[in-house]
Amino acid sequence: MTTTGGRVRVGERLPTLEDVARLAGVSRATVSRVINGIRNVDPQLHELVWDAVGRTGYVPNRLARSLVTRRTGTIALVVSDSESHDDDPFMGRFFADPYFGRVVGGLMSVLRTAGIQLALQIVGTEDQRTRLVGDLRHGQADGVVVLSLPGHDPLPRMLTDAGVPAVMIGRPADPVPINYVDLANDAGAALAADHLVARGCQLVGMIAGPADVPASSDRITGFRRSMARHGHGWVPQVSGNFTQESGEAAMRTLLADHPHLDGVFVANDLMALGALLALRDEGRTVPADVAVVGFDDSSAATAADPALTTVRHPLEDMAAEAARLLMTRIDDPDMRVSSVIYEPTLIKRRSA
Amino acid sequence: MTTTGGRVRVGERLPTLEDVARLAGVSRATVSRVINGIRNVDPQLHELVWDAVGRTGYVPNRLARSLVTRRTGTIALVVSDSESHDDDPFMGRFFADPYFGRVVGGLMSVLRTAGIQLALQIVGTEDQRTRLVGDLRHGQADGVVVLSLPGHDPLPRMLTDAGVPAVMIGRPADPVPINYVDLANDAGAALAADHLVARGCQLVGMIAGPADVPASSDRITGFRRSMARHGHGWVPQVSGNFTQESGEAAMRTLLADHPHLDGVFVANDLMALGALLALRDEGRTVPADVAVVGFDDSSAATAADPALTTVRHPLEDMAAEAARLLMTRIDDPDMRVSSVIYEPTLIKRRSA
DNA sequence: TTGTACGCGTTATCAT
DNA sequence: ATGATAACGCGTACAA
Repeated sequence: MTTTGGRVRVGERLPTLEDVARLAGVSRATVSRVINGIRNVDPQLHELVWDAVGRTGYVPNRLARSLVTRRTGTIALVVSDSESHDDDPFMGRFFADPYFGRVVGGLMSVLRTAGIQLALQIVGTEDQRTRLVGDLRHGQADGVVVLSLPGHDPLPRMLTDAGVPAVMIGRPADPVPINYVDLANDAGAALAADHLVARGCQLVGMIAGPADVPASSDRITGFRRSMARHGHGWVPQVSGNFTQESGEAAMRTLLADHPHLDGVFVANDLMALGALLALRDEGRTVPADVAVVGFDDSSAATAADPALTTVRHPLEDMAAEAARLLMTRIDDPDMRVSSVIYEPTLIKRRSA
Repeated sequence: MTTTGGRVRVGERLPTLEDVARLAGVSRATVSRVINGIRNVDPQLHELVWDAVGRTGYVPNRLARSLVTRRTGTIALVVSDSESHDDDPFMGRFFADPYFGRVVGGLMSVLRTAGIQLALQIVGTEDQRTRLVGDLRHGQADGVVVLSLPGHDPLPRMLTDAGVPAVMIGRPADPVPINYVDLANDAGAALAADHLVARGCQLVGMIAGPADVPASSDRITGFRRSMARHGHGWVPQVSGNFTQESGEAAMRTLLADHPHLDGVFVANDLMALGALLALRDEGRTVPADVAVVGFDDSSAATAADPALTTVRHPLEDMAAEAARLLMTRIDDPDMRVSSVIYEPTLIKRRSA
């Protein structure tokens, strides 16, 4: 340890608690107490220690700290996929979609101020899932926010069995006692139905998402039930996979099968964008000939022409709530399993 | 330690190397060697140990391992902002934009297969930056990929000074000996200029991004220089901030000041989307009255109507390359500072 | 080839 | 109030 004009060096390695203690002439324990702001400390030493900290440029080693406190200050965002799409462009599309970014933004808005960092994990295979749970049980992260893509995902159950603090965004497909934040998707779809009917549409179709994911199936049942209540017992329906291209294709087949269609509910904005393109291409004007209602109120909705009438999905708020829920669960292991359901609203623009 | 039918429990706590060793009747060191696949091991013991691992359900503790190996298997993606936008919706917009997701997707495509996880960090204030560098020097992450938003960012220099393996996506604004992956933005802008001139445009304007960020200023200088070469010494220019709304506003003022405008180069697709809306609103048809060229070839380009002619920005590839560059730098501390520049291409669609 | 013993940097427990 | 000292779980020289 060499001293030159106030600054102190300890060779190549970074200064440790030990170095600070030696410089301040106290024990490691005392320095630790000062750093962590524990009361029982002589004001004199307090200042002495901070001075030594400043002169050495000491920074606590988070790893070493985590090893003993069993707290990492990290929350994992795990994207659970059904299979490993390593050479499949699917995951690429997933990240490029507004969905992923909105979730991350919402999570960060609350984690940032709490000084918690987000670690991104993607699991596709059974092996990856078990490894993830293993790491989690060791406290590699204090808790996890789960984005489950496939219909029947074993991960939620594995997490609860392992006792890992977890919150899902979107309810689990299978009944599992896990915390989650979700949107009343069926109510949102009903909003769309009400609006299309009130508009006077006579033949309304639906472009749905994959039937095995809850958010999608809820929109389907919600829409069909509401339409039925309005006297429309039968609703032509075609499924896409939430991409713009699939929406465009779905619209074409819908139009081909039902030329008199004058309204359509699309399960997400991206597909609605594709539907708009197909409609224009087929010479139909929106909303005069065909009224279109989307879902999500993503950036695509205002980018569309005409701007999309859509069901607002407050994803950022939901992600933020998930983060808060997770943080309280982490601090209170006895917290009961709970869920928060958001109510959707209809945003009226020009397309319907 | 209790044994029941092959399965072994060690009380509440998770099994450690010690537990496995005891069960296998060997020392901790031997178990460690087997786990880490080190040669010099008796095949007999090898099997014995793996058996014990299976029966205990042992999983290595990454934290403890990292503490001694000084390797975390984690790479940090740090988004460096000029100020703390805690209550500013700016960061929310950033995450919702395709840019962020494309970068994450590109990074994950290579990190995933390498079994490396991504930790997201956002730094806005001076304090947050120094804390980040401190943690990084301790090896909280093996390296960092930097996304620098503001014009003059002190972070790159701080990282190189600290000796932290780092790669930037987009060159640093100030000269700093740091690795980076970038696009030849000026060449891309020149492509746009060539195309608009070849199309026969007489009065071409530009909607630019913030002048202090390199990617943006390079597009400006590249475009103006190329236009000058084509005999267009003067190019009317209005600046936006890369959002759709700002693009719409910019287009309106450009149109108001120069009614005879018949071509426009927009510095990114999002603003181009806004420009398209403004043009339609003003009764101009694209590309007949005004030709529009965007930049990025993001999902917005194909979503637009008419589909955008745009300069392709291979962001996913660049991010993947950044990850690879970082990984080799981590393995080889003596790697010379290097950069990779990608060449842009013009994607011709309907808007120009 | 295997085991012993130490170190990684911190917090927590116990005396004092 | 403060200081030894024992964990935390693992890798690895070094010795055997």
